[in-house]
Amino acid sequence: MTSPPQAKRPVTRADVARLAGVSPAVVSYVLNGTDRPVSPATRTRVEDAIAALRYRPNAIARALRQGTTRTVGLLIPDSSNPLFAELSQEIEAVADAAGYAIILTNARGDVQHEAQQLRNLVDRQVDGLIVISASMVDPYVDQLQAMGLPIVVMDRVGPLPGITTVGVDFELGSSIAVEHMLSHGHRVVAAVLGDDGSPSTIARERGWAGALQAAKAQEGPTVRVPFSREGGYEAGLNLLSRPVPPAAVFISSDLQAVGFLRAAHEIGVAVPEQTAVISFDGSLECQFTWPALSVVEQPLTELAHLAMSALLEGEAGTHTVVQPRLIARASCGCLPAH
Amino acid sequence: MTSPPQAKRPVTRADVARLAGVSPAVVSYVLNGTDRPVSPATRTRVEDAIAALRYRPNAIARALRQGTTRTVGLLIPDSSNPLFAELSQEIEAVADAAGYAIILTNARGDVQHEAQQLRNLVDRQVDGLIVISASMVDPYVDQLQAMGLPIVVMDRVGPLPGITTVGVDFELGSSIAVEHMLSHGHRVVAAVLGDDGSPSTIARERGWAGALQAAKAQEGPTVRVPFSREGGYEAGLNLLSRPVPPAAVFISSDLQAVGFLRAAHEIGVAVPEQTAVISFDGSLECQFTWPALSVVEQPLTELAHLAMSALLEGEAGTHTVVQPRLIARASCGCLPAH
DNA sequence: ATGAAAGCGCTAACAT
DNA sequence: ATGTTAGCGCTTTCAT
Repeated sequence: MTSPPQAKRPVTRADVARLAGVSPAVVSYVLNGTDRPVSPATRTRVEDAIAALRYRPNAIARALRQGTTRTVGLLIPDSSNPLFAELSQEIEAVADAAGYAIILTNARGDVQHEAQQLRNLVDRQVDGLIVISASMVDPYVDQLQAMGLPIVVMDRVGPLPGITTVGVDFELGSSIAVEHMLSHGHRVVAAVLGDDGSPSTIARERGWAGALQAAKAQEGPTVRVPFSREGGYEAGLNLLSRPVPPAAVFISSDLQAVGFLRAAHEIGVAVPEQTAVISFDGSLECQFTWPALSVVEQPLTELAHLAMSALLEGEAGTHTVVQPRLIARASCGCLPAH
Repeated sequence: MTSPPQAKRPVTRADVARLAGVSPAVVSYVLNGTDRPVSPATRTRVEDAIAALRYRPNAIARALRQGTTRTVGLLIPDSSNPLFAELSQEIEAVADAAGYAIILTNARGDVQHEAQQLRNLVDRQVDGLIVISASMVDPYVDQLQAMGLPIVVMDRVGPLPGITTVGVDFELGSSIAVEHMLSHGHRVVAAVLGDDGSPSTIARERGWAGALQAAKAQEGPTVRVPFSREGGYEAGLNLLSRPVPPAAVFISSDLQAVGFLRAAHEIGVAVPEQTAVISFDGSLECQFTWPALSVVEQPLTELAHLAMSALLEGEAGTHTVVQPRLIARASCGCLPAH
């Protein structure tokens, strides 16, 4: 009688040790290749046993023992926002290269839920937290800080005292956009801004206003709408259905710009001929709008690298700011639409 | 002399037990509220101690003990594809509601890397795997199956023998799209298809051809390009720069349709007047294209629910197929663009 | 160069 | 109703 079709008990370090005829410790020595001396002969025996049994170390047990999961928690407002989806992809790639896995959660624009998710990630013993565009109002965050859990906040310019941030210079980026408009000869630039009153919205507004002021140009009308295609559409309807639509508009985000373009098409305002547009972000979607959007691009790969290294090696409380760059396409009037 | 500023050793179940004056086991009883009887008095003492110490159970230790991490691995081709980003968001929401966290990885279109990531997830002791649009060529998958780890494959119609799949009926969806074109009076429908020869591409082609045949209508030209905006753009250039552009085109995916529309604008072909278009997927992006895309929509929320329940409760090897539905907007000629 | 043993934080079977 | 204890699979002193 043969044994029953072998219960699928996972193979452990002990099984390997038994087959190789060594103690469990030696298996660890071989696997973790620290400077522990192992004779070539036993090393081979262990390696053969590992291969024969298809042994794979249990990361959970290792995590419990070592006190590190090689996992980082990533909290995002909304994966369906292409900017965040693209950024999280970059972060995942960088983390993976460093041997870290990503536990991903969505805040869903709900502060309660955000706090809940944060707690959940910490309970799961993540080694660090990357939090994008968070409200961070939860006092729990302070507590995390105090516990020494590394946290990096992105897409949010300071000043969160004591909290590490990595992000783009929104003010500079916005002024670059406006200056480019001015170089096209515009003397008045309108703005579509976020309606959240967040620091990054304020920074963008300041960049827009500052660039105009520096050039002694004039502030056009502003409209504040949510960071969404719908918001941008609404803003477009608002601005473009006026008796004389603005000749140049700075738009705070790609998503809003996409909605704005739709409004322009509906109303029959030609972009860039009647209204020139530059937006902020530079997600993939805006390369294929009609006309293609000129953008101030957030360097997502660079941001992802900086965030991970700030998380893993950085000193808490630093604020890393990277410079966005202009990508001129058709919507500002640089390229012929065709 | 006071003790130094308190090393941040995390508080454990033992600390709680000590403070509450009970044994560590009782703390577990209180927390895990199984039908274990605990006197109201001690329960309160324990709860107070938990609150006072801000104790949170270590999920890793619990996982090691219980043999379940309440974690599912999600392998996606590419988070920057809006369809996958939106689907992963839905999956995350459903998983979260069920108390599961998602470990997210990207396959990056690389079979080697895909296999690597899969192994990584398994090493991390995920309770199940949701794999989207995978090549699944790796023999390791069979092994996983054999080990009894639940796996659900999405965005891929059968027949992966023995593997659970959840997906949309691509053939039906495609025929719905074509039938709708026919209802607009078209008698010839062209097709933009994927170039990967995958089962889902074949199914879409069959749906397109089948609907035409059933109506005794005629197959227009087909062009096979990658599932990307660039691919669709190329397809658009190809089809629309012909002496007589096709009057109706079925496009395999939103991403391709977005590229196709850009080609139409560049060439100056009016959609839907000169060329009507319907695409497959129904991601958010295509509501704001110009004109708005008519689509056959994948019900992502439903798919996410089905995938999770197939994973957690389902019997292996089942094939769940859901019906997509038509959302007629402007690009097919249903709605005025304006 | 290898082994024995302690213990990471938790749960659950088994006392009492 | 509560306590004791034996692990889960692993790493890492400390012995030998």
